[in-house]
Amino acid sequence: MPELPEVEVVRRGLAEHVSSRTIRGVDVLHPRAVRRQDGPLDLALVGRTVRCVSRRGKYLWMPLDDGTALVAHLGMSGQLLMQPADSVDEKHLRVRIRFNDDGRELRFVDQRTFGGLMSAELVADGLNGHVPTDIVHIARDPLDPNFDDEDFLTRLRAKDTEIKRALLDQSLISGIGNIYADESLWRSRLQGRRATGGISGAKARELLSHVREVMTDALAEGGTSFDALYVNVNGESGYFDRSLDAYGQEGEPCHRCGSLIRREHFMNRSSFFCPRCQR
DNA sequence: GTTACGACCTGCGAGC
DNA sequence: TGCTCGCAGGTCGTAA
Repeated sequence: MPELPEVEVVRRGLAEHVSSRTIRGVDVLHPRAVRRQDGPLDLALVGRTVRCVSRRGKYLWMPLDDGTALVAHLGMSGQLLMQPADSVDEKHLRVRIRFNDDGRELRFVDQRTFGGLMSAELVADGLNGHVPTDIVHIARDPLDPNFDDEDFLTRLRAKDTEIKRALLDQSLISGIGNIYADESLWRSRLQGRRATGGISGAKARELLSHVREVMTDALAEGGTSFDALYVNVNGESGYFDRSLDAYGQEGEPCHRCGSLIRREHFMNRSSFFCPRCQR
């Protein structure tokens, strides 16, 4: 499932392949793959040149030479692949973007169609240049050099909710999904159901530190891949799934205390935690 | 304004 | 063998 580290791996790969290239054609093969789009996607993109590739949380965008951007979200199973034009179409190919130089084309492949592409205007966003209008509500992610730790800690503790819900709230802190929420909570010895208001400032700070740590570790290993659903732009998997301490470890001994990792349903998904050291 | 929850979607594996 | 059902989970809209 693409979370911040996986999306960052994709961003780096894309930046190598699409920067300074001009879009020649766009084929939309599935209507759900284009989101919140007023007109046809090809009208917005054809003839435009990609400047670079940016990211906030789990959103990617490619600023174009007319002040707009091509925005992408991978959802649960989305992939952005650079493929030779003559290679066989993937089973779940949703959008194909061709370039003037006839080199590798960009393909958006998405089995579960939770992801999508759109074009959007860019608007000024304080310290960090510009962001697409459709994602101004997304908070900065913890690897963003302009992330405001103190503001996050204040807003986190002011919330009236559970700590895991808060970590998954992309308007509070972006980029964290179910896997890295569970891993960060395990490292912090915190139970996801604890109330945000009951956590000390020091503990909240420690949690933020573990969020950064687990994401940096995952990034170093190319992200987490449980199956073929997450790959980089060259179709290669990451290896962080081998380093997970909590997520997906139900029934396995906790790497810290030996108690068996437990799973429970939480927010229409699963939570994994150690019942002894995550009180 | 804030929080909680259901819907969306497809492939896979388990159970019958 | 074939069918049904549950599960995976990020985001958005809606209800409270």
